[in-house]
Amino acid sequence: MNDYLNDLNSDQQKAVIQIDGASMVIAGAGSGKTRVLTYKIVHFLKNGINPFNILSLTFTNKAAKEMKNRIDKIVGGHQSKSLWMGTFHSVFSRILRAEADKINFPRNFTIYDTADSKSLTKSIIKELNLDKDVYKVGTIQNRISSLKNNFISPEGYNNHPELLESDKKTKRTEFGRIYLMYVQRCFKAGAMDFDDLLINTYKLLSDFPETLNKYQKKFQYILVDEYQDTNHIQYLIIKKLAALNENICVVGDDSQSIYAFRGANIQNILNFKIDYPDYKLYKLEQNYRSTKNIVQAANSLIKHNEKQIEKDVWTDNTKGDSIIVCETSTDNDEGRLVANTIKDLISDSNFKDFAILYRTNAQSRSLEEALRKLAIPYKIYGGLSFYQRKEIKDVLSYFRLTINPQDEEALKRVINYPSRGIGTTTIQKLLICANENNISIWEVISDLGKYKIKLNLGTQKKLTDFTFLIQSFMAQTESSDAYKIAEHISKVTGIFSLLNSDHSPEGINRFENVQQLLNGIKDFTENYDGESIPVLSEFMKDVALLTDTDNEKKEDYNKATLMTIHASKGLEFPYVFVVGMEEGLFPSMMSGNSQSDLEEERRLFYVAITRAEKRLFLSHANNRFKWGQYIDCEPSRFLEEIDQKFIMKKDFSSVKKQEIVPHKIYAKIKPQIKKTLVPKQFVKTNFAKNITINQSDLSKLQTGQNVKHAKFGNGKILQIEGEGSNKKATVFFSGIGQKQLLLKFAKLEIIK
DNA sequence: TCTTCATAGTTTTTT
DNA sequence: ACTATGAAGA
Repeated sequence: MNDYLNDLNSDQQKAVIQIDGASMVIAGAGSGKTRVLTYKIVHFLKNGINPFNILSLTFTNKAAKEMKNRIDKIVGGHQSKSLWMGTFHSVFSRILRAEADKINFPRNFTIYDTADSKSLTKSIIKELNLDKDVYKVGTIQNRISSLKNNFISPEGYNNHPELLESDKKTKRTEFGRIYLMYVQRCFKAGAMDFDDLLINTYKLLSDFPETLNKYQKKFQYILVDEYQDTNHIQYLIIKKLAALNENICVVGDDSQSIYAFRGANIQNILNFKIDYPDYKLYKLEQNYRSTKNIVQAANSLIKHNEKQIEKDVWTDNTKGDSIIVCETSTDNDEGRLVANTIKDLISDSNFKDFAILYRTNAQSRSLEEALRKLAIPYKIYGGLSFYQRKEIKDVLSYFRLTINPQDEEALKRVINYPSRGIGTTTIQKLLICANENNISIWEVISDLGKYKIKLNLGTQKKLTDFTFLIQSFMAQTESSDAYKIAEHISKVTGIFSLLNSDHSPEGINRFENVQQLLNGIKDFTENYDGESIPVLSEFMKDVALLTDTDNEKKEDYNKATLMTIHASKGLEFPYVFVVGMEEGLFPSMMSGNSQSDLEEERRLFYVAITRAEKRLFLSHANNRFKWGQYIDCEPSRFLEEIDQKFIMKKDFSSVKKQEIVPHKIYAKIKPQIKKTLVPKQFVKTNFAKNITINQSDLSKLQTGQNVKHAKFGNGKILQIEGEGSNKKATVFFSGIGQKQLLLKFAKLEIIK
């Protein structure tokens, strides 16, 4: 009956079988933390606990999805559907929508993403006529966010001498006003930013005892993953929810705490011991993921941190190869070294087995270029996610406005897109009027006559036309399904034809992105299993909370992964490259000199190392292109901190320091440089059969040739037209259809 | 009011 | 390198 327990070692079993009471699981990297959580829920279900009564908070939506799948597999059936499982933000937004009326928000409240918050902050600074060099948007935004995460309201701020004093010092005496306005404007717009989802949940549970009681009764068992990365508000909410039953299990690893910058608080681990004095502590110390070399190297690094919970991570796995530390001359060399190494190792592995991790998103460029040149398929996470692209946000803004017309950021975004002759001057007037009357812009334009604004008749007509347009959408949105209304909006607003008329490669891409969005909505509509019709607002509920990781495409399955170390948390790969191991980059120069910042950077490196199963490559360049110029770089201090007996150093920098070439003409460099860059140990010489086309080779492309495109796959050239750099090809891709490609952009390869 | 072109500022990590 | 902003022209 309990045979599923046989999948666990004895430490894991002990942690799993405790059902009632408080417990904390300190789980070293790769020790089966997710496994314990998954099996713990399985154990709950097998012991007759209703999935409805279990709340499980995870760090990403993807983790939640995978866990649900595994639970269903082990238990059978679809019990996981009734579990409350997801990120803090998504679970709480679900609660907030259900209880919205209590806190005076519309049920359809908008979730402002970072870009929306930024735009609003910017707008407020401008309206208050403040110097934008003193009141930098980013700084203000960060300060607002950190105050919110410490549960300090605008009033609280005004009564806080220290905070006022520190803003006096930086000459930002008006910060309090900005903060207050920001909060008021969000409220007026029926919008919550990411922090509000937490704050408002806490307020709801504090101000409405009967609501608190309802959820306390509901969530009889609470599980929290990645507990080391929860912040103060999250801690307070969990504490409240768990107060009735005190059945709470938190899982984490203090060595992997890497989100202090956004308020994560290691204090939460210490508080746990105080709040639940009878708690049980379980330690998982056996690592199943990595080789001995990797595990021990990671241990030797993290020893340099003073603050940490004592534990001894060990493994039964083989010793494995040494960790390779490579020195290259430039960042581009580094990229090529990584690409060449992958090419060499690929014969007995899959592309999906490789991950390239870096400290900052900006580092991806040189790597991408090198991978493309060797035809290594890759996917890249972070940077601009799908939902943050301009064309997507534009369309979504129409949807948002239809669902919640008070949404000011959405309105500002689309009131003149596509151009309908409503310019910045008009918008400024409307904004002033709205502020003076303490109403939203939507209320102003839907009753223009009531407010005396100096606008000429033409402009007034344009505004009422716009209002009618949105109203017509609103009238349909509750009765038609999401896809129908989404398609209708895209067409009627003219977005579809506008994007479709742009035939540049970028324009085509934008058009396709919007189509992809609509396809997603179509999927949602067709697979909806709720009782009523799948309305648009239902689709829009969580869109702001989705990230690229959450909706991986099938065709991306077997590709190398590029991501920041932060994004790699919880993942594992047989082969891991950590690039840019340089002072000022990693540890980041922003981490300053404070001990705690440096320790966080070190934990981040610890996370990076422990992603690797079989082999780990660390690299650093002596010269890196940054801020428009090449700058000298020193190897990271972290490289010295690893016990050197686990490391083998390779120096590629002596490859004669060629004059530095801008990357655009890089393609012309002959392959022998590549050869010298390949470590002899892994060389198998024969290079790719495919030839990448660079500018000078355009003439080699002919009608009838088979080619390969990074995104569209294999295809055949049907036609070539244009001259020189304007040369265009019509290519037929199987399964996709005909595409017009501007050859100077499309990285086509001839397939022999 | 819209479009285009030049210049300036910018880079840590994210739900 | 890349976007965002501002000035000038249409």
